[in-house]
Amino acid sequence: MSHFGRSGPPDIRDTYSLLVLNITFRTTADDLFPLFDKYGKVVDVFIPRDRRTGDSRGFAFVRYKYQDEAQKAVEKLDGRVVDGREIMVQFAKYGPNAERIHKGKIMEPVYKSKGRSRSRSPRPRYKDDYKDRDYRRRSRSRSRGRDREGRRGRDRDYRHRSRSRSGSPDYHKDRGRGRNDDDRRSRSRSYGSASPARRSASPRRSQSPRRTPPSRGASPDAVKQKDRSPTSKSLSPRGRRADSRSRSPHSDADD
DNA sequence: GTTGAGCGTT
Repeated sequence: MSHFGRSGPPDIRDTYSLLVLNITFRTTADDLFPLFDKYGKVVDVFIPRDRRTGDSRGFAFVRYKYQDEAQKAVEKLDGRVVDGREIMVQFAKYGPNAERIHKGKIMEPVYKSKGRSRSRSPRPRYKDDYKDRDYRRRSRSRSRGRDREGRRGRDRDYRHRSRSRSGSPDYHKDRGRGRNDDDRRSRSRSYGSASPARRSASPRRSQSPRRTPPSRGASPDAVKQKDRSPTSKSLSPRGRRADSRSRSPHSDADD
């Protein structure tokens, strides 16, 4: 009962996946199991964790055996305070394989009765791609990215508002945050009677940006290499010494 | 030691 997620997916043939969000970083599958198992038969509980640190990501997946039970758990456990944090329970919208699922029910592609095990699409690479696309974004969820966007304080409000079961299912959160940025910026540039003085205030700026010219013989390649090889120190130190030698062999020892 | 939008693994 404590080996959830350690033995891989047991059987998701007829199970309904529930997504539990807003859980504490200390909450484990074992903690959620008894909580969700009380409302139905939980076949598996999995909490994705970071590959680097191994810490929980703040959400978990609970698989129920029946949809009615899952729905019940969603309505009962949704908004429940766990470990001092209000969790959000809802049906998973995406499957483990990025497959579409309905009401948490994984809609597996119909297998052709032909043959026994079709090699589907044998890819040369397994999951090298992984989910870096999301991992990178969540990497800095400390309090920087949200500080700027979540600063409006509306994200939290809309969440609570969305709790209305009979709310508007058709209404979907507009993630066009980038668009907002554009709109806001557009407003800023109200030329015409804005401030002509400003335009002539720094006409030179266009010509000399803050960019530091790579002069002094600093070629872009050098910069690139420096950035690309942070562990250059690992390379043969001798090679570098040879370079120093041509400049001042004696100084090397001194320095 | 911190954090907080979101969708998953042996």
